[in-house]
Amino acid sequence: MATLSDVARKAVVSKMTVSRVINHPEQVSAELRQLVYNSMKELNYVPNYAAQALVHNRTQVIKLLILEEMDTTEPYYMNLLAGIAIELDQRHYSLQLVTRSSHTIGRCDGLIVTGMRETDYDHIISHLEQPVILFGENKKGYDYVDVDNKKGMQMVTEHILNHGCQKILFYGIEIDEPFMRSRIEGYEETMKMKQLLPQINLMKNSSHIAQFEAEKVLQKNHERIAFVCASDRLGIGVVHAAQRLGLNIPYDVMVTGFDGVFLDRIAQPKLTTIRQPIVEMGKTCAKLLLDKIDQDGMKQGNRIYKPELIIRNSTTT
Amino acid sequence: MATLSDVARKAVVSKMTVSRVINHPEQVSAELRQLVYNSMKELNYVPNYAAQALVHNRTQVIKLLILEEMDTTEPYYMNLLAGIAIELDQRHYSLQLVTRSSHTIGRCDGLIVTGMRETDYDHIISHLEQPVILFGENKKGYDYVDVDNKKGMQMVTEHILNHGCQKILFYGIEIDEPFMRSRIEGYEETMKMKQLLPQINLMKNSSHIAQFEAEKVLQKNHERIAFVCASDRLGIGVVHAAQRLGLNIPYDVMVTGFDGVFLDRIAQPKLTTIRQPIVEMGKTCAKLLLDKIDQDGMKQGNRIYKPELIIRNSTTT
DNA sequence: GAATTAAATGTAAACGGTTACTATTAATGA
DNA sequence: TCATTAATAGTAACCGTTTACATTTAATTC
Repeated sequence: MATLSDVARKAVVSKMTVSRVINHPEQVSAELRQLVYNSMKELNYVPNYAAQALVHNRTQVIKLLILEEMDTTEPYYMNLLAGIAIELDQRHYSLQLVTRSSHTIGRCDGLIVTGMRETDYDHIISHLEQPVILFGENKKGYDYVDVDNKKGMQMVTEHILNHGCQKILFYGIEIDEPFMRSRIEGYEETMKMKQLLPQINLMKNSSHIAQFEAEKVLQKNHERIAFVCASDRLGIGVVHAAQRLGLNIPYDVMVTGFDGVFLDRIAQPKLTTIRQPIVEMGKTCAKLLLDKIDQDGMKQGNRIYKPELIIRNSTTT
Repeated sequence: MATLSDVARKAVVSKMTVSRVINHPEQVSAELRQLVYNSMKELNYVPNYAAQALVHNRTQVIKLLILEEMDTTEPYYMNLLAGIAIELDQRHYSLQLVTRSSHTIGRCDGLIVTGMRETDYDHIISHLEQPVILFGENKKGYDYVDVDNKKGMQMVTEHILNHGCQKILFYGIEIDEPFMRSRIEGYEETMKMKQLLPQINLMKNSSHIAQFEAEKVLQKNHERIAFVCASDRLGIGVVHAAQRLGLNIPYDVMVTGFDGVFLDRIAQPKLTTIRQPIVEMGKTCAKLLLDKIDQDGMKQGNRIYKPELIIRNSTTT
């Protein structure tokens, strides 16, 4: 592999001139600049990032901290991982994955953190010295990338109301995190605005449990009913419940999900859902973080993505 | 962040002694060794990997090259990515993701390659100077990690035969890659051994297409029939076809998938499938690659994982 | 007890870049 | 015209670690 010195020797200039051509080309005369460019091309020069990292006291590594207890390999996180990895690659950074079970966090230039519990701020996040971007969380004082959860739930609840169903149940996940509170709010406010009674049920994020719960409800129910769910998993569980009881979706039962990551395309009937552009959001996360690193930790503000309502045949025909 | 020199100063020894305590502790007297350990602990010393990378002419980066055309964010690849990332982390390597759309491959210490077409060997892989491990492929002359695809298909075909169904169709993906050829072989040989006629259908890996194809078949069919599919996606398509035609699974129609990554748990009825332990295989990939790097590119041999037959209610009750 | 060898530590120079400073030349201005 | 400044190129030191070699001290040999 060719080095700066090799390029310099071939162009008969000093290393410094080559370095300048790369970093501040305007400071080099057109003549030498061209010589250096030719030399670089001939030798197929690629900078040694380890050497750069050394002088800049950087690691060129950013870490993705997934603090989720359960399944780290969920499509949700994997899409995020992919989005981040794609963006980092272009800027010569690389990625390390850290989970709750990893014992230390170690050296890196910055972190993207997701899947936190409330206590993690004090226990983990606040001790970090490096720049941090939160993903899918919103916490005052931090930079974060998130989707407008409240808006999403409003959209989906209104969509149901517009299709002539007034009895709407909310199925949510029993965790105390801002994203879930926002989803609940979005549903609740929309219902209250229409003078309707909100009915909120929280449970574990499992399609089995949702199915079990929904079956109990559906057995007693005799009017048209809708379930707006806070995840695609819960939505799929409700779909299964309706199918087992021989009810027609969407005529007897309407169902919606939330996330729009893959699963929803598989379920049959296909789930109306709120899509979060997670890969895109992952890229944004990485961009924000690298900019923050370049700007010495300066606050970057937040990016709130508009959710997208994907209407499919679990609510309409 | 404390450096070697800081540790040395505090312990009143030379940098070299500290370096030796870390790399060849047996060469240092017990007395000094303890001094150095104490000093390291007090200063919370963590080596600067960039500096090590520089002297060793390493990057501490390995790349995952996903050459798949279609959806790079498939759970299959994401599980692989997770497995690799977990293992790398422990050995202070980091990961970069490279797809076909990335323009260059760039510097790294080694690569894990997957999702190749036959022509990629000549066009891409053979030009690489770094150690390479193939994932989910088997090509002579390369080190690879794979699952025994043929065995898997044999297992699943025999499972169907043992449950009293003799009319078995194979639904595969129309790509010319070794893993698909092996799966076809596994089915074909098992059928021939029982004097049964193999019927092989290849199509795009889409649940819609499988559904469409299976509906055509099922409309004309009046005996008990089974579909062994080369992916969970295809399997799910067949399930949908049977459901649309009001046929009972598994009495009228038996269906099996292949991969066992997540999807299969969502479909209802749940799919009998062949599970590949992908996260585990990803870890193994990373281990093999790092060992290969440490051993200067020495051949590591292959790891063929036994597939696991997961029996669920798409074939039995 | 002088010579040889082994063990334990230290010194200096790399690795491939960048930063900070110096030196040269040309352009500008009073 | 001579001093000042701007533009351009070069030199040397440093980032944190390891490698290769040199030095010191202690142990062994004859």
